[in-house]
Amino acid sequence: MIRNKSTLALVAEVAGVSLKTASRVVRKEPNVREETRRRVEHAMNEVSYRPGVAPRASVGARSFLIGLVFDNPNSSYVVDLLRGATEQTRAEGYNLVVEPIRTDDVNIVVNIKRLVIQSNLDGIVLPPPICDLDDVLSILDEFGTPYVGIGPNNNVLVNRPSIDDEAAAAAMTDYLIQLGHTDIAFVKGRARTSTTGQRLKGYERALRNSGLCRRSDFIVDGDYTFKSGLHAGEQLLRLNSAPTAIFASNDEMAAGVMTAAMKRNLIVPDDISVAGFDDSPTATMIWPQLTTVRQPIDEMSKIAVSMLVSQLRDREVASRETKVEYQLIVRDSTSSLKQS
Amino acid sequence: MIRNKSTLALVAEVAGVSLKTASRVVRKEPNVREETRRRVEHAMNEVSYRPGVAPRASVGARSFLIGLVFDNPNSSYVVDLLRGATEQTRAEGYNLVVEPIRTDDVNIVVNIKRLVIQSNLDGIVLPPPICDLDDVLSILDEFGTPYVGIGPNNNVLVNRPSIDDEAAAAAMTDYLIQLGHTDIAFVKGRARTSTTGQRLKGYERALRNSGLCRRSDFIVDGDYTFKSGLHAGEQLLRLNSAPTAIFASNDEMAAGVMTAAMKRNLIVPDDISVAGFDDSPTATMIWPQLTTVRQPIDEMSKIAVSMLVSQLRDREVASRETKVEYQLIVRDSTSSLKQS
DNA sequence: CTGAAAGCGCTTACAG
DNA sequence: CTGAAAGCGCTTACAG
Repeated sequence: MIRNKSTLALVAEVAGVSLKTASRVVRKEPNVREETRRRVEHAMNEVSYRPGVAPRASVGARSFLIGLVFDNPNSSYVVDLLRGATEQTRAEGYNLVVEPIRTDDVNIVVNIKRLVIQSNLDGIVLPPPICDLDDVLSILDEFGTPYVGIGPNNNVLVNRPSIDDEAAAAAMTDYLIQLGHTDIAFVKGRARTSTTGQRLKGYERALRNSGLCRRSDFIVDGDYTFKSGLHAGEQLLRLNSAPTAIFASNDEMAAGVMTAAMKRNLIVPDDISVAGFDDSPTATMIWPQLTTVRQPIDEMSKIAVSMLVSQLRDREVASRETKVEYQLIVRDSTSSLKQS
Repeated sequence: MIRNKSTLALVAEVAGVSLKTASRVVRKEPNVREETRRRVEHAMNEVSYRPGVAPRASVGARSFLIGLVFDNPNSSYVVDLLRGATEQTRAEGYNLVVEPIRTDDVNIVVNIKRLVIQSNLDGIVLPPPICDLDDVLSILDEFGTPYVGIGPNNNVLVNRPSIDDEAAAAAMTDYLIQLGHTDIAFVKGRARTSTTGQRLKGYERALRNSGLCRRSDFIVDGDYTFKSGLHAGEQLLRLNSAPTAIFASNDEMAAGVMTAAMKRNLIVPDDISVAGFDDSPTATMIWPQLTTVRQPIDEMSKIAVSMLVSQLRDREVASRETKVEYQLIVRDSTSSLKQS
């Protein structure tokens, strides 16, 4: 077991400085003479020193640890989140602690509390739907643990990186209207998640702006899973006056809608146009490929981390621009309304 | 900032015992009188004590930290891995440190080295394709860091939880043969990954056992991505004497093959049968739903963690049964060969 | 700009 | 079965 664990003490000894001075250059603190800094840096390379994350975390006010919890039915979302957060967290000199949790778990608050305490987290990033859980937010407030959410606000106090979900959903709906569709249905996302409400609002706004009437039988429940999309699609296509276009508020549900259509021997997009949201890998793994809205999850994750870090540094919430760009991606699952 | 961080010292004080005794019951060590144990446990609840992960990790021989690195194009695989590892790791009293890495990164060995040193890992679990990288394995051996892989062995010395990939691939091929197919093509996985070779072997074995000839133009390259499956499908369907069934060695590639078929206006499974491997969410998000082999990733991940933990405890590699069950899942993408 | 000392929350020998 | 002491690798006041 040759664990060539070089310690800060070794670095200090090799550089011929005190522990504290070595610590200063490792932590990139000011007040070190340029020549001293260079000597220490050289020593660090010499013994290939890496500051251990555990000792830093066990002492002092800051642990340099940021937590990422997630509970999302869409695994590509989780992986994008993870990659973005890992990258930015490393760039900022922090370490990431991840924890999958279940929103429907009654112990969710206890679990987050345990995570924050046990790991001594400096802050935590909360993707949807966790950032929409008031219980979680208030326990973090009580602890004084800084956090930043991801996705549209339903609470003015918290600023989060997000696309404008409402505008994006309106843009997709407008696109379907431009194709000549007037009977456009909408599949809602998971209840009590802020994206769900925003996307529905965008759909309704676009309808209203074009003078189309909102039919309540055209708005059906879903929970962002494929299965819920399948059920929603079956329900919509069973209608006496069925829609000619269905906008599902994420790609997995859109895939479900497409399956429902195909089960009825309907051809997408000739008989029915289908649109999704997210541009997840699923969007291009189904046939025909899905018209959708691209959302840069990894970028949002990076921004969330850097917002959190600057909040940690400045001890106050930065009010910075947090809207990121969405993009309408037109593929083959939508087409002009055929004259009948 | 009311961080009600209760320390071991507080527990000891409340219980009226020494620090060491309190430590003993927290760590579930022997040699504590039953009554003392109870008193300490009561005190732990009283002050809702949680041992901090950082201090444990910064001192002593063991850090109680297990690493999970991954680099997989398939995000559902990653998430299953993560869930399984998180669960088992917690059950064993360990904490999980995760790190996404890139196999094609030239710095991969350096990154793993850094991870092991910085986080002071007790051990690490290596899913494919990382467990098939000799460089990584040898640096870990040099460090004396225990590891356990996942997936089929290509190295007798390492035992890993896995299904029998060869047998599973043979079973799928046999199934296609039973449906009457004789012209069965195979799409290979990523190069230098052990599953790739095993699954190919299974396909070839089944062919051989049924007296069918192995056509080299029916075996095409892939890398476990949708895109590579699409290309492979196009290549196979362009053949003068095209196959009547295509077995892609994972679901994403099978989805690509199906898209290639649909682009040529072929009907699956009437014109061409398509089978996959993994039973990932993709398998049921495409239409027709995919015939595939189910592999319990989360269970394999759990087993990997518990193997690692017992290896840590006993200081020797446990030789235990590590094969887990696979399951042939017949859905709608395969059918009997039509007489022509 | 630099350092000697005390401290973080836990663990490891060791002694009784 | 129990505990007093030293130690882990780092950081935080504080002094010069």
